[in-house]
Amino acid sequence: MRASRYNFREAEPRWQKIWDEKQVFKTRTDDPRPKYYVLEMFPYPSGRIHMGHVRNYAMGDVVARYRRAKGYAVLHPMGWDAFGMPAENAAMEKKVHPATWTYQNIATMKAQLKSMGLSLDWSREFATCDPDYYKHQQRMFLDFLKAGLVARKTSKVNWDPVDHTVLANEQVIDGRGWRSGALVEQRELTQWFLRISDFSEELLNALDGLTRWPEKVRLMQANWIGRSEGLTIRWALVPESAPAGFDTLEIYTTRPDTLGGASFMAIAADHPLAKTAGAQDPALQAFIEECRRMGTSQATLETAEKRGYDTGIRARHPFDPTWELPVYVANFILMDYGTGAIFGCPAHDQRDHDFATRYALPIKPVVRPAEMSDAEANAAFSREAPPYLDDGVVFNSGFLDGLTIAAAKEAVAARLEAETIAGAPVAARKVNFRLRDWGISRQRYWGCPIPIIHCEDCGIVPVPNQALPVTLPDDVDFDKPGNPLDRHPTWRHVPCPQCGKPARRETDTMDTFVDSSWYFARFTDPFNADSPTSPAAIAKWLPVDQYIGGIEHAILHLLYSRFFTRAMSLTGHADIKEPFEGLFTQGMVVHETYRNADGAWVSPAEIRIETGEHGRRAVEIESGREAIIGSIEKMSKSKKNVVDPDDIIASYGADTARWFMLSDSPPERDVIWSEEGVQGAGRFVQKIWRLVTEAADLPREGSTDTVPAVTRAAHKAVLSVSEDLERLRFNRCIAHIHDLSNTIAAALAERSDETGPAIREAVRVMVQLFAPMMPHLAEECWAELNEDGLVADAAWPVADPALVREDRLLLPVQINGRKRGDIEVPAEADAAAVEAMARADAAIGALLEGKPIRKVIVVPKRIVNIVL
RNA sequence: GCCCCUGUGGCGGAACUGGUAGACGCGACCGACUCAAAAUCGGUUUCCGCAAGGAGUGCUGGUUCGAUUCCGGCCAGGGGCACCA
Repeated sequence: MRASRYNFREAEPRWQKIWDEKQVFKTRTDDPRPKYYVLEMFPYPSGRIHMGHVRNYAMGDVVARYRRAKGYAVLHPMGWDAFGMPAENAAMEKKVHPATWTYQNIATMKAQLKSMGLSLDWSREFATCDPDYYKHQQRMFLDFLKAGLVARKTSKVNWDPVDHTVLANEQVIDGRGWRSGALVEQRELTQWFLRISDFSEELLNALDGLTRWPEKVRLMQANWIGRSEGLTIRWALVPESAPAGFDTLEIYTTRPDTLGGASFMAIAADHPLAKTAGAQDPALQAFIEECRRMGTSQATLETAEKRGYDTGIRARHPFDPTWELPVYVANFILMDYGTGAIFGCPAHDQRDHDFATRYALPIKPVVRPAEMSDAEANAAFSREAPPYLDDGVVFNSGFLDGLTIAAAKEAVAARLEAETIAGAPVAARKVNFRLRDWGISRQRYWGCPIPIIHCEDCGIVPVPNQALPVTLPDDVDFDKPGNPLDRHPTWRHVPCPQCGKPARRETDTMDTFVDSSWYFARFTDPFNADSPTSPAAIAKWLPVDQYIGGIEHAILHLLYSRFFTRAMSLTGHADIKEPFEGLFTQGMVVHETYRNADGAWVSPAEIRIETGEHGRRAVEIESGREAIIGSIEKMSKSKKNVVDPDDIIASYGADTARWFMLSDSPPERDVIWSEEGVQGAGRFVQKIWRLVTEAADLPREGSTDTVPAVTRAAHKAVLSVSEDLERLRFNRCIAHIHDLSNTIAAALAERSDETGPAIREAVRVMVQLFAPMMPHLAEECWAELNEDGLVADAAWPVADPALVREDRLLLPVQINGRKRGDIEVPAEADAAAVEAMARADAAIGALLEGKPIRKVIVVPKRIVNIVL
């Protein structure tokens, strides 16, 4: 018997060094084997890696190592999403330059990732804040500009009137700036946009082709793009009620069938009609100002109480010019969507209903369930009843009565298209999208500069190619809020590239989503200094075969990347449409929360868990007082329920941490980090080591007449582990490996001269099966078993179908759907034979005694159900 | 508010396309080894019941020979909502 415990502290760094020296994970573009590109969403260098990273990168690494073993040329790179607000916050709070802070964090986190033993090609590493990266981004921006993919228009931002700075949504707390506490205002700024909305239809339709994406992500994106078919309708305004120049009001609706139930009109606070009317009505102006103080986030707008102001303007109903409706300015109408104006039908829309209730406006039902009569529907109606939103039949609506919703929509469209008002058709059919253009301007320092120069004479002038990159100045101060680029004494002053006159640089930088919209393409050839991408590398590696990241990126990052890839194709930087062929969204890492007797949050490291007859209790180690075990939540600094990967790797090793991360929960779901769970994983590592050291003494060669059970178990495990790895069901892989290890342990306990070689072989297979998850332990075991080379270079085992097949099956027998017994049948028995065997079974026969059998259902290889 | 997801023993979860609910692990309990402990090994562990048996996959109703799986309603928890990344 050898040294009985596996020493990960010594082994893990040793194997990492060997992989490194032999450049095992370095990828060559001229590798002739079929390619496989596996990518995990690159991290923001926030300071230290967290358990979410460990989970994400452990998963990606399993896929990468598995594909390598299956004979693919694998590309598995890593980099840093390095621009962003936290660096500027750190600069303000800690007086450290954003670049210094960022690169220090990268160094720390890179060391942490290395200690995990990931099979990454580090030679391709870059950070998006490297000028060598963002210079290509600036060039592509200019190419997009030339190709008509960029627009300049106004949009609203959160403005802090005290700090004189633009705030991100997360910096607005309860309508106030997070530092100044001042009430936030909406402000209009002229900004740069990428014209993603030109691709709405294309991005929506192409979702159908993304068959290896989670259905829910495709659904979320489809809803986000939000295609709707509707009608724009122009309503005549009662002339004496409306300001001069406003004869009509154009609205957009997807429910023209409910026109008969119209109760009011509502327009956005920044609708031209509202602005004009507000100029003449101080109370209205005050209401508009109030709407403007609500912040710009959708959630804020829609959860706010529905409020409005009656402008006194009246609109004439398109069906009946004597029917006049009030025009309100309402806080829940968005100028960005449709025409910024709607008609309200409270009986069939929740928001309209809320609004009508608050302002005592008419509510008239015009759609009823098909099975009701008009009279019944009218009798059943009340103002207090919730709006009816389902399909049905139109009533109370004159010429539309009796039509289905679809037919009524068509009838309204046909009628109003044919009528005219002020020399144009009253209505027009319109396909509308919710998706808006992508505003990329940020009034911040730590981002990629937008390579534009504003000249009074020449207007907007692109920075010439040879002058790229436009780099950020180093000498900036963060003593004051706002964009340091604006305040910089010299940086913004440049001669116009066209006329040479003094001009000024664009001081906005790009949204960091731009940085992450093409990094996967850059990884295919990060060595190209002249262009963003190289055609050969793009052709070889893209699309990404398996992309893995958090579900929180389901919409924005992924949609922007899909758009950006198309834009790159149009400008000759890529030759594909979809960047990510396979997508997997993993769940979060969550942990129990603890509070001490004073109600303060306490971290798990300061807690000892005791289990006794009263269940689990937590004790604060320092004070010895009992702590309260709170709910399980996403790990966050504020609730102190964080576990530091460094601590875990130091006390248990990288393999144990990786194994536990993958073991319990399905990867798409949240995983609860628990001390007991990690300890269990640690015990398993030692168990494997014991099995391997014992098996290493067994002979390799031998002969037997029969196939030992352990051999069958190993082959079955190869089959099931491979299948589950293909589908990223890591928790099931681990269960299968546990099973195999149990079978091997039993076989070892009863080993004979005959079974020795079979056990040794099964152990070798088991080592290969867990190698993608616990690579260091696997190498150590591989060497202990005296196998050739590295397990990282070994080919994946292949299952022998003959050894996996079962010739007899245990079949459950039900009576009336309840299991009453089992019968053992030959695997190939036909239905009649199985039925006969079920009836012949003693236990079943007794229960059937004297009762008539109505029906017998035999599902081959599954079940027998006898119905009495 | 809108969109999307999730809900199974004491706990994490398994159950392929509607076919034995609880694989595998954690915890707990009992036993072996030990002077003792740790480690390790063996056994038990959904609930009620001595048993026969019955109940059971958030709640509720439906479809089916058969529902964790499909459909309707409800409840609870989570993700996203365009300047957090």
